[in-house]
Formats: sequence, structure tokens, C-alpha cells
Amino acid sequence: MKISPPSTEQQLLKRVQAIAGMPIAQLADNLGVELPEDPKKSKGIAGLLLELCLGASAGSKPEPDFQQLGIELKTIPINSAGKVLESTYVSIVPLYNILGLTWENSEVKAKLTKVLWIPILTEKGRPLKDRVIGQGFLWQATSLQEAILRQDWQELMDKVAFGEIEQITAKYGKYMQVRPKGANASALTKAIGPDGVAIMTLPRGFYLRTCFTQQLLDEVLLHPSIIE
DNA sequence: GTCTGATCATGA
DNA sequence: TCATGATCAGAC
Repeated sequence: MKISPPSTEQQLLKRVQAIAGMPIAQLADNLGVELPEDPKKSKGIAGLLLELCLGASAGSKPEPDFQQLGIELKTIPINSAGKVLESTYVSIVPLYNILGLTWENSEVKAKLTKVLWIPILTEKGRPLKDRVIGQGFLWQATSLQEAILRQDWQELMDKVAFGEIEQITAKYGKYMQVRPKGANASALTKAIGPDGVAIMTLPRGFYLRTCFTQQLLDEVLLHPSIIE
């Protein structure tokens, strides 16, 4: 079963409404997808199922999920108390050939321009099949939020540019941090090293801290009217 | 290897 | 307890 991309925001939000409250098991069943039992092997499945049923242009392309609408889809695990349980991956950190890269033309900014957040209701350790799809909502960064994200991006990319990638830990960045993002410790990629000499290092990704996504969620919970 | 989709698991 | 660092799966 293949679902066509939504042609309007309204249509997309209608689809989001239709699946709110549905357990992952049912969504998977509707789509004819079998869920793995091993929690380690369940990573990312919820996101893929949501892409499928909402008509996102699947694939490994570095583009917004709904390219026609310029909307990025992100799931976000929260518990029954409304607490965000995990950080959110945004995009890969460019580590080499980064001349001319700016916040304005960055992947991060492009992806965070407009995001469809879909909370996944769960508890730490609950099997994927028993997690439940929550009320999705559209979000655009406020100018203050964007200013801080830009600051984080700039600080982190400055270190990359100066060959200090190995000095970057997850502690840097107010809203956005840099952490390893690879298959495992043996996945390596080229980066700018000390004195500008190329080195091999772990691929890294930009991640939104839970304190940031928690803010977005809290705003929606306080002002339900912004759920369109 | 590089991207997408994330969350697991353990040390602090 | 919880964030950091590490990992898991699949397309290409």
C-alpha cells in the first residue's frame, strides 16, 4: 500500500488527526508491517511507519519529508506525564569541505523551518507495539528560538572549522548538541584535524536537547488552540 | 560510507 | 536518575 503525498497542509493535518490515539501495533498492522520484538531492533520504526501512513516522500534523501509543503516530520517519545524522553536527531554534522557553510544555507536551518511533531506516548522500556500515537502539531521556530539555534550551530561549526572536532562533547550547545551518529565505533569519516590536516573520526549528528523539545511540547499543552 | 529513521545502555 | 556516547536497521 502506497499513500500519496499530501498536497496541502490541511490534508496532512487531517491524516495526523486520523491516527492520533492509535497504538503502533495497529498502525503497523494497517500497513502490513511486522514489528521486531527486540527493542534494540525497533529503533526508528515508529518514524518509518509515520512516514508511510502520512505519505512522506521516503528515502535517504537530505530533504524535508514533505518536500512540496516544506515540512519535516519528527516523532518525539513522551511519557504519560508529558515528559520528553529522548533527544531528537536533526541532521549530520558536515566535517569536511565546509567552506562557505553558514547557518542560512545549513541543513539544520532547512529542516527546522517547519516541523510536524508527532508525540509517541510511551514509558521507558515499553515495547514499541504498545506505544501510542499522540496529537501531532505543526511548529515554526520563533525568532528567539532560531537565534539560539543559530548560536549553537555557529559555535559548534566554528570548532569543526578550526579542526577541533575531537574536542566537541555533547555538553556544548544550549538547545542543540553534537553527538556521534554512525553505525558503530568503526564507522569513520573524514574531518578537519588540528592544523588543517585531514583526520578520520566518528560521524557526528546535530541533536535537539530534550529541554528544547520539552519547551515546544509544553507550549502546545498550555495553548491547545495552536494544534491545527 | 552516507544518509534516513531514532533509542539503547551505561557511567557520572 | 538521566544525559552522553554508542548503537541498530535499511536504502543507496
